[in-house]
Parts: sequence; structure tokens; C-alpha cells
Amino acid sequence: MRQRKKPEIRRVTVKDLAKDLGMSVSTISRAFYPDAVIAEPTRRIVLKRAAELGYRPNPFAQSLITKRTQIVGVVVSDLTNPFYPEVMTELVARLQAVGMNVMLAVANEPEKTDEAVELLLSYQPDLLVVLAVPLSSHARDKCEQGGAPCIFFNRLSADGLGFGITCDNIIGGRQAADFLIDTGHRHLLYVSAFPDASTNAERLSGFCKRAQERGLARPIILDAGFFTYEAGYDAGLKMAGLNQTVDGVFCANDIVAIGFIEGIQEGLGLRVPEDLSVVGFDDITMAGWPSHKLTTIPQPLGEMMDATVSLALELAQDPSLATRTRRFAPLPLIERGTTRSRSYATGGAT
Amino acid sequence: MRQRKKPEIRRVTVKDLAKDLGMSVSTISRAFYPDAVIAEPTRRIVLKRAAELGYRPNPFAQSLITKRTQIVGVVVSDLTNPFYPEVMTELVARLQAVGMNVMLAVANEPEKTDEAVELLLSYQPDLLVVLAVPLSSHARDKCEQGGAPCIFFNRLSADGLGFGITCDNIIGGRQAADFLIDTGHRHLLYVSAFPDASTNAERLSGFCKRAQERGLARPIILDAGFFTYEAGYDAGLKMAGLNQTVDGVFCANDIVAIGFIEGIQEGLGLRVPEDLSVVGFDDITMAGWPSHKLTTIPQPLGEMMDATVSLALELAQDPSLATRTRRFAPLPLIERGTTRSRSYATGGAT
DNA sequence: CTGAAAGCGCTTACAG
DNA sequence: CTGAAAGCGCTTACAG
Repeated sequence: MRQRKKPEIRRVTVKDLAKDLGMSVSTISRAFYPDAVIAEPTRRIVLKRAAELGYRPNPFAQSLITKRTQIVGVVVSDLTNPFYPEVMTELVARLQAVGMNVMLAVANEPEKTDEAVELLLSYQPDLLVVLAVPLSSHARDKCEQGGAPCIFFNRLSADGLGFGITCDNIIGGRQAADFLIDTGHRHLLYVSAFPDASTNAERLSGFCKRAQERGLARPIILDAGFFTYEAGYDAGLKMAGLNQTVDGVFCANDIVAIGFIEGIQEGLGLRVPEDLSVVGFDDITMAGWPSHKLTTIPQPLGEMMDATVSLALELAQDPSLATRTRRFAPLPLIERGTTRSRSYATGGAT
Repeated sequence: MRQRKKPEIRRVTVKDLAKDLGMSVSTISRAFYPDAVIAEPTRRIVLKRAAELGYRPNPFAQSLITKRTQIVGVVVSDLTNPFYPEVMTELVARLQAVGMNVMLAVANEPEKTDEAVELLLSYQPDLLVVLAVPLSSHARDKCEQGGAPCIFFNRLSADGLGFGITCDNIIGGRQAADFLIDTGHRHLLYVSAFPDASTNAERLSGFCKRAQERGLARPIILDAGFFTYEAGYDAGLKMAGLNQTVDGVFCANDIVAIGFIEGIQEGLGLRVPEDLSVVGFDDITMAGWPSHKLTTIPQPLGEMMDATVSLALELAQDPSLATRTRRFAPLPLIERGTTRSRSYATGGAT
């Protein structure tokens, strides 16, 4: 039977290092702060010996005094939409790279969000990043009170407060409309996801407005209700009940589009793109797989993450920053296999 | 311009509560420890007032003394394999439910693993859960030294040390072989992923051994190298160079299987299951989608997570627990659309 | 530029 | 059962 050693691990502390070096603890401490007043040679000696002894300042003791924790709380709901794992890993990696640590809270069920936030808040994160969760305004208040500003990523908070980093989804919706119309589609439909999400609302309105601007009827709206494969699939099935021609579909996002396509294929025997074209949004990895070949509009994720990280850094310095939201234009549509040009007799179709 | 209030947020502390209640800080503190010696009525009063004032013990100050942090560090690599987001959300949710907090470290590149672990360790997590990352033995040692036992989830550490929670992949490999053989397949192939992963090695060996036990030739092994869609896809392409008949394929996991199938379909024009059957492993959500209809062997995730959480709880109590690894039998194979029965002339095939 | 001292918000022997 | 005191590992005015 394998036995682990007694875990009597004594971490090296400032005191140990001070004694070892014959200096005061104050000096040791200062060596770790670039702005502190300390002789350069002294600092070098301390840092060198610290590395040798494996000393690292205890972050708990530090934050007890500094009131800064270097912790960013990340709140996510279920990661069913592949967009989020992709974003999360990348975002966390970047945050780590600038020395911030991520405390994760999963709000599986909407009612648990408040609880998850509460838990996070007890660790006094310098800030919160909210991913794919509609935060109740109650929870928002708690954060403010807890001194932790919230950054909403890829979604604006319902009340428009807080910091927001998002893609310009209105432009996105317009792009989708323009592409479909340019390629000859005349009977448009929007598959709507979570109605309260700003992403959904904006894509919808951009799409519909643009279609009308260009002389088409207002697109039909089919309600999927959520940003999931299943919701898209069921929406596809609901196409059967529609008594109107549709030749071009824009879905709230990729995973909905993928579900939608499979729904109409399996349930209704429709073919994509032969019978109708479908455009998604996000450009998740699997959109490019041969099994999906989804035409879609990519989010400018690189820019969005850069903005998030630098905002995080700013906020860690100065939590009293005035709230602001930044929008980035989506990237140009990528044409794959779920769309194709159509032509109607002159005069348009009916 | 919206202006946020000066963030002069003073959290309620023991002292405040003590003064408010006319008690000593010791008493306040004790109220929060079920085992502490304190009069029940006193405790109730304290807890009630604490709730009213929104007091929560500061976890940093607490762990400075108790040396317990209630933090579990979770190390993941990229979450490209959809299996992991699914596991992670669920696991984190369960950990939260028992009062543990998750600090996340992403080790995007293998070389960054040590760094990620180091970062995590500075927060003195009670334990680490390692997901999908081959931890260097150096990093393992660091954890031991840091007093943080490691639980390897769905993977054993290379040296067999540490705590392990995994599916019995040898049995899994045998199940795959039995199914394929029972349905008439005679020319088997295994698509191998990351060679150093215990999951891969065990599935391979169970599969091959069982095939041989039942009188077949040793399955061919095709090297995909990684647990990714792309690796599977490329492996599929490599089938072109194979000068041997293959009728039944077992892939290291679902995402490899999905990539493999698309590779042979797109690149070689082979049809599944008409030309050959493919079996995966994990039963990720998309395996059930109409686009994939993947026959696969599900992992007993519920059991595995239960075991992880209860082990975590034990370890939080007593970090000196003797190391152990638990294996759970996979669930029965789910037959979907990527496999079908074959029959050969009596006497077997060549 | 460096050190001694106070204090961050807690817990826990130690008395009573 | 309760309180006063020491101390966890740090940082930061304050002197010098």
C-alpha cells in the first residue's frame, strides 16, 4: 500500500527569506513591487534567493491588505453551445498570461445564477466576466456592492448597465440580409433564439430592417426560443406548419442553424441548399466540418478578447472606471455549402 | 456620461458584527463552525444578524489560518473535444453544490502546463482535478509539495501515481470488439489517438486482445495521434494507403470517430456503414445528432463525477489519504447509424 | 534606501 | 459557554 508523506508542507514565507538574507521583511516585500522604493541590487538579490527557495508571496495575505485579488470571476451557464468553450479556453489563457486568475462559476439553471455569483463574490474578484448568462439585475447590484465590475461578453446586460464587449449584431443581421438578397433570395426567414438576449434581438432587427430597406417583405420569424441545437432542430420541424414560401434563412447563431438544417432534413425531407439557403452566425469550428459546411458570419473574436483582457487590466487598476460598451463589426460572411444563388423570373417572386 | 460610485465598499467584518451584537469576535467566528463550542441560541442570533447585515467570513483571512481554502484547481487543456465542456460544467456545478470553488487553469500548450499548475498552486488549492492534460511528473511533484493532491479524471497519470477516476477502458475496448465481431465483422482496425494517454492505450489493448481471443487477426492500428476531429479526419484520409480490407473500425473516441468518418467520406468516397462500420467512445451529445448517428460506448459519467466529488470532499478533510484509482465499467454500447451487420460466406473472410 | 510597527480579517488555544 | 490575546503572511505608512 502506497503511503503519502504527512503533508507537513511549510511554505517559505517572507520571514524565512528575511532571516536567510539578513534583511527585514519590508525589504523582501518591496522587492516584489516594481514601483516600490528599493535599491536595484537589493531587489535582485532578493528575487534571486526567492527563486532558489521557491518563495512566492501568499496571495491571500496579499489581498487581505491590498484589497486586490487578481482574481477574475467567470460566470457561465451550460456550455452546450460550442461557441463558449472556444471562447472560454482562449479567454482564460489570455487572462492567465497577464497574471490574472480565473475563478469559475457555472450557473446551470437560471435560478442558480445568483447563488453562483454570490459564491464568486465572496472571493472578492477584481472583476467578473459574464458569459452566456442573463444576470439578474439583483445579481448585478450585488456585484457593484461587492466592488466587482461586470464585463458582459457577447451579450449586453438587460438594463444596458455594466461593461459590454460584443459584436455589432445589427451590422451582422444586415450582412446576412444583404448576402441572401444579393444571391437572389426573396423570401426570408429568421430563426430566433433566446428573445431577451441582445444578440438575438439585434441580429433579428438588423436582418429584418435591411430586408425591408431593400424592398422585401418583412422576414418571417420562427421562434426557436434558445441558443441550442435542439431548439434549432425543433424550429426546423415547425417549418412544416408554415404556409409561406421561404428560400433564405438566417439563424440566430451557428448551433441553431445546424440544428435547424438537420431538423428540416430529417423531419421534412428538405434539402439544403437546393430547397433553401441557410446562414448562421459565429463561425464555430464545426461550421467548417464537411458534415455541416455552414455558411456563416464570423464574430471578430480576436478583437473581442483583446478588448476584454485590456479592459480587465484597466479595471483591476481602477474599479471606478466609467461603464462603457464596445462593439466590433463582424467579419465578412464565409460562404460554404448551405447557401447558393437563386434566380427568379424578372419582376421578383411571389 | 454614466459615473459609477466611488468603490468605497466596506465589507462587513467580524468586528462590525461583534460590535453590533455586543459580543466578542470569537463568538461570532464560532457561530460559523458547526463543531465549535457555542450555545445554540447564541449561534442562531449571530447567524440571523449576519444574514441581515450580509456578513460572510472573508475566505482569505480564513485560509490564512486554517490552511484550507475550499478551492479546487481544475487544469484543462484546450476544450476542443466536446466531451470536456460537458464534463466540466457538470463537475464544476457539483463541486459548487458542496461548497467548493473552482479555480481554472488552461494549459493550451503542453509546455504551459507547468506554469498553469504553478499559478494554481499559489492559491493553495485543497486539491487539483486534472482534465485532459498529461501532467509532467515534475508538475505532479510540485503539487505534492504544495500539499495539493491530484485527481486525474478520465486519464491515469503516466506514473500511475495520484488519484484516478476513470472508465474501465479495457472493458470498453473489449465491448467494441465483441459488438463488431458479433455483427459479423472480420477485418478490424483501431484508430489510435494520443499514444501516451491511458485511455487510448487501454482501449487499444482491450480491443486487440479481445479480437485475437475470438480468433481474428490482430486489428490494424491507424495512428491519428490526437484526440481531435482533425486527427480523425486525417487518419481517415490515410486509409487510402492501406492495402488491407477493413470492415469494422473502433476509434479512440467520438470526436476522432466523427472526424474519421468525414475523412473517409470526403476524401475516399467511402460510405458508412455500407462500406465499413465505425464505433466511437464517450457518447458525446453530438454523437446522437442526425448528422452523425454515431454508434458508441458511453462513459459512466454520472458515477465518475459522483466518485470525483466525494473523493474531493474526503481529500479536503484529509489530504494525507492514500492514493487510489477507481475504474467504472462503461455503459452498454448504443447502436446508431454508423454500424450494421455483415455476413460472409461460411468459413470466414480473407 | 531600509527597518520596526501596525494592521488586514479571521481562528484558536488559553483562561475564566 | 465566552472573551482577550496571539498569530496566519503579508504590505505600507512612518521614522531614520
